[in-house]
Amino acid sequence: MTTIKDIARVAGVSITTVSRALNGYSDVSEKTRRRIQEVAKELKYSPNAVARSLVMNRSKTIGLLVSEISREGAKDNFTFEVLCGINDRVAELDYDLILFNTNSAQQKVKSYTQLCRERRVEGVILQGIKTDDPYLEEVIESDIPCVVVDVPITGNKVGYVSTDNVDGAKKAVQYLIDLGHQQIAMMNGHKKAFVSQKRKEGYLATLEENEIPIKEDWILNGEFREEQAEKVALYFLRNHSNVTAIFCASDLMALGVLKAAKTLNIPVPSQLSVIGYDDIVLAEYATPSLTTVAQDKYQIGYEAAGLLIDLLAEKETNNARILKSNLKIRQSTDFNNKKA
Amino acid sequence: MTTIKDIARVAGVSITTVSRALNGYSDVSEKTRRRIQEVAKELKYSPNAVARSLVMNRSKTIGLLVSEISREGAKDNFTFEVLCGINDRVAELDYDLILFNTNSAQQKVKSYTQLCRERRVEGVILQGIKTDDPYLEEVIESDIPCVVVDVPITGNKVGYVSTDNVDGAKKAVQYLIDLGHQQIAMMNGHKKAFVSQKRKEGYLATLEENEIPIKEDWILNGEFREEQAEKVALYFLRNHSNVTAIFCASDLMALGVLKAAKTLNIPVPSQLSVIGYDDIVLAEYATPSLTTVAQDKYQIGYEAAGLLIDLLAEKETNNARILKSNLKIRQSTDFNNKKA
DNA sequence: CACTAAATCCAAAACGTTTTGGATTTTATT
DNA sequence: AATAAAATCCAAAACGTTTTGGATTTAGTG
Repeated sequence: MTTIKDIARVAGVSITTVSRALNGYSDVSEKTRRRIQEVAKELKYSPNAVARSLVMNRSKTIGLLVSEISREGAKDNFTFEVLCGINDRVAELDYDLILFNTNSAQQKVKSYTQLCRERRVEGVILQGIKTDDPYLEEVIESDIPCVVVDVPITGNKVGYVSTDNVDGAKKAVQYLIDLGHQQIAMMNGHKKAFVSQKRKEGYLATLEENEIPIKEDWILNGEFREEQAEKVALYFLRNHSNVTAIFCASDLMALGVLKAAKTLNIPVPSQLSVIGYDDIVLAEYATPSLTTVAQDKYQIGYEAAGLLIDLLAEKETNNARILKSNLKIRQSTDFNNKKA
Repeated sequence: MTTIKDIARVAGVSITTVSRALNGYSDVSEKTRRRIQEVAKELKYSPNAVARSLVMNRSKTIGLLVSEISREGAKDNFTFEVLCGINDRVAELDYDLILFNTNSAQQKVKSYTQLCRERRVEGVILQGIKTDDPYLEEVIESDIPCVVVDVPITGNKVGYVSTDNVDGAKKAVQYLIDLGHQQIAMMNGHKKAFVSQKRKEGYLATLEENEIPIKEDWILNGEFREEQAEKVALYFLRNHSNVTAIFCASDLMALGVLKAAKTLNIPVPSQLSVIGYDDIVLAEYATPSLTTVAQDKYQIGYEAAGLLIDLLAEKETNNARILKSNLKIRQSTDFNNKKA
């Protein structure tokens, strides 16, 4: 592996000059610069990023911490699409991305911050982390710049990106109401997720605005899991035949509700309307296809990476980036056909 | 950021001793080792992996090159699941994973090998690369250890992992034949993919074994894309009403075929059986759900990472790891109901 | 031509580790 | 007590870059 020393030797100059020539400094004549470049190509030189990182104290690397990067996440293409967005933006800005494994045995012994510090990443993106994850606090309090997706934290060198979950939920519920629904339940995710809180907020606000009485026991907990949602929905639907629509805080849970309805022979959407959240790939292919609040997952990742690198560059920027969401109307919703 | 120098200073020993104490060498007394460890904890020391890489010439990092890591890949959760497998195995073996962006403008100017060399990754995993990708050859011929998924290349420090595609195709086609089908078309992917060749091989072999005449124009090219497959299938089905089954080289293309059949009002599976390949998440949720040749995508990634690290360690191993695939029978296949 | 300014170059230090080869101290053996 | 062996420690070099501060050469000016 050739180094700048080798180049210096054969080009007959000092290593300083090689370094400065290759890095485009002005204090080297065009003639020698060209010679050096030729020699470099000749010797198949590629710079050693490790050595460079060491001396410059900048690794040009950002870390990605995904809380639950496992096959479970495959149904839910959320993680993957965010990753794609991050990857693309990071590439554009000439950084590299290092994936931290957080589900291995290692995790118990090495904390996030230790991982980050050891690898000298310049910043880190956190995804899928629960609000009560002890490591979340740790990272925030460390001096490592970070941006987290879907948890609203800001601070010096810490920001977040999310979508407007209250607004998304409002759009969904209002749409149901506009279709004539009055008996609307909500299948929420676990309370530890910030998005659950916000979507519930939107649900409640919309009911109030429309003067529909709120029933606390109509807010179910599907834990963001399909099977759990199915089980809970099964029980709920059996005992509340008057419900005409269910707003779900995730598509996966909506699919669970669909299954429950099928089991009970409740036709969707004619007797029951179902709305999901996220617009995962499955939403489009399910039968009936899911009406859902779409989030631009790729954009979330793209913005997260951009924000982080802005933070690193100390660029003046808004530490909170909130994206719009929009309702995608498909087959799982319809006018309320039940007699009141 | 504290260094071993700091530790040495406050512990009153040399940096050599600190290094050797922290790394568990035997030539340091238990007493001083403990003191050093205490001081290290006290000062919140974390080792600088960059500096270590430089001197040891081992980065403990492997690179991942995914040819088409973009939202397109989201439907197809293949990429993601492989990634999960890689990530897990890499974590177990205490390596880190760095993602290389190959779809940016950068790519044109920096080759794969340059990227790898700059970052001093110890090895690299290539996924989704086409057999005619110029960079493929480049990486193989470089001295960088690598394993590629689904392209059969071996050599010194290069290996691959794949599933037995001939066998998988055979299982699928034989199953159709056992159901009474004789008029079986194949929707293949583009020829640049190794798996296309093998799946076709299995298709042809099975027909021959069962003495079913082969019709070359019954082998269609869906380019591994849903829309393309739909278009091609539409045309084919219109002109060949005698076909009773279609074996597809990917689930995505099978979904395209399903759509075409729907458009033409051909009921699946009663009038047309369809088999896919891969077992992506959508396969289970499509209507009708897809019978398919399932590949353990997670395992592919897991094996790839394991193989690469074995290669790095110069461990004696088989450079080709072929996994089994198995037929998952769902709703898109049925007995041949057409009159001959 | 003499002098200054600009252009071009370079030696050495620094980044934070690991490792080598030896020095010093302690322990064991006679 | 003298010696050998073992245990414990350390100074210095090395990894491949960038950067600092200055040295040398060239060009420009009167």
